[in-house]
Amino acid sequence: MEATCENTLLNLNASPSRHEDGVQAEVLMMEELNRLSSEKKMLTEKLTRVTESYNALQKHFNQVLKNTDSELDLSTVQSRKRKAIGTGNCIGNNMLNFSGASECSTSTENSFKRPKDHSLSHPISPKVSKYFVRTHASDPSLYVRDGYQWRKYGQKVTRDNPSPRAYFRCSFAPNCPVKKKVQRSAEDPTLLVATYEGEHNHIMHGAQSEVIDPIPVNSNAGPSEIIDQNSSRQFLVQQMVSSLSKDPIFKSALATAISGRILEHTVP
DNA sequence: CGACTTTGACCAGCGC
DNA sequence: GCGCTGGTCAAAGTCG
Repeated sequence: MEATCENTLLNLNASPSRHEDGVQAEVLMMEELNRLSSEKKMLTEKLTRVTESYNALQKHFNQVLKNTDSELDLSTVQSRKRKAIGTGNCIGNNMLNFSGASECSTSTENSFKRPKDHSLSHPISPKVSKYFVRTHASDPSLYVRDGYQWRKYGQKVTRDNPSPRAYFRCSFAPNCPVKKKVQRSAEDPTLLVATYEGEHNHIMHGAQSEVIDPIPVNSNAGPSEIIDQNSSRQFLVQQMVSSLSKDPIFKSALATAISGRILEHTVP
């Protein structure tokens, strides 16, 4: 794709005004238009293939989530003992290569205690997601801008980490059950570990400009499969949009495709 | 004045 | 049962 895009740009820069013969220039223009048109088709096909593979990945991802869920159910029955594993273990052992982040042991952060606030609690264990966010070492704040509005309701120093853990509730909607815990990594102080519990029961609007790119680490399947599928789809779409929007090759190809489309409609 | 943050107290689960 | 620990509450303080 790269070579194609470069060729496109080079050829577009070649001005037909160099040809004194107007007919020849017209022919060249037509050839260029035809070439752009076929290139647009090719890009469309590629986009279709990307979409198909995305759907296949999505399917596979949901399958993995399903399997993880059934494993979690078994382990929950076997033992309800409190896990002594800190967040740092996850970073040290499981930092793999999913956009620079990784999946983590599924049961580690799933062992939240039953919430005291019964109005906010669920009869089922809520979905737990974990994100790593890189910050400046000099920045002591525990705020992760993720597009939602959070209200801090507590802060605690935990045993396995000298830096305090902050507790947030979503204040975007009055009855949103989502909670967030943010703590600096014990091993890497520039890394904020944000743990999300539950699902937003509202749509996010007007705050997208605030969104940064948190690095997902774990996305456990909760018992409610519909919710999980939606959220995982949302997450995958966000990942795809994020990576595509950062890709200059994709931008160039998109510009070419759009210009081809415009020409297709303007040229009789 | 309302929304939000801070922070000490309180509560409940878990291990011994 | 007791102590430790994580999570939550709620009053006081802060800010726009």
